[in-house]
Amino acid sequence: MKIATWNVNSIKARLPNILEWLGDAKPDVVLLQETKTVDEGFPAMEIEDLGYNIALHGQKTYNGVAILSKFPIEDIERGLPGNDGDEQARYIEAVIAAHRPIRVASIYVPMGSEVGSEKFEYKLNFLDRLIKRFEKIRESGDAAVMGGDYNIAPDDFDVYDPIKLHETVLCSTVERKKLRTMMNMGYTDAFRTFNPQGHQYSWWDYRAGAWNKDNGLRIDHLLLTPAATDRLSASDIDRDPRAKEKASDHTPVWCMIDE
DNA sequence: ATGGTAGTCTCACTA
Repeated sequence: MKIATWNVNSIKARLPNILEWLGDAKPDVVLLQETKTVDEGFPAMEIEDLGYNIALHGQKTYNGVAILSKFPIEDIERGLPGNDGDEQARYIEAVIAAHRPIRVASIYVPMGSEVGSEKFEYKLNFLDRLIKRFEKIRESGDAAVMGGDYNIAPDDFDVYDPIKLHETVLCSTVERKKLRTMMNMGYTDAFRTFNPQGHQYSWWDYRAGAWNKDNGLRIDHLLLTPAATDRLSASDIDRDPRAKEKASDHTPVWCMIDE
């Protein structure tokens, strides 16, 4: 089973690119972030026509996450527990009802603006809530793929210029420690397992010709519980969609899980 | 280069 994560930066603006990629890459499950629409505005029909079921957690203008699956989607949970007042649509979790069921989540971690800002504090609080959810899922023993835009580059070699970006947002020690806490719980970074060399990126800023200079960061991740890691056979970044016209600033990251 | 670009019921905000 091929499971991918992709921050599409607007499902409506990206629909032709997404439909083309679904046809080419043929993922079984897709975890989408930054759909930027209420659920009523999601172009469901075009995607369902390619054989996908859809679970949505959207909002107007900002954020928005979704799960696409060729298998039935069950036990859908919207929102990350721990803050009932949080209205930002950044988390959806469900069980993919394949022969051997697998839990998945589509996660859009707040970018955090600048280290020390109010938005950065919201990011750290979100990560604390995410850690609690990771603990629960790890303890359940479920096979789970927790995918999304984490807005954290795990190590200096996941960044095009670690000197320039030293202790800036996406790279700071305090953010990396939160990610490290998740890994230390027993989660595996699927991409890193098969690609130990570094300098492989999933996001390139629209500005300053970052894509053409390969000035990227690896901030989109698939983190797997031990039960899912036991079934992990491959993982890579698919750079093709980033090279297209009207591309998202992120490109898909995928992994293969034994069915 | 505190710049640059893209998306959104915008003329500002988020990323």
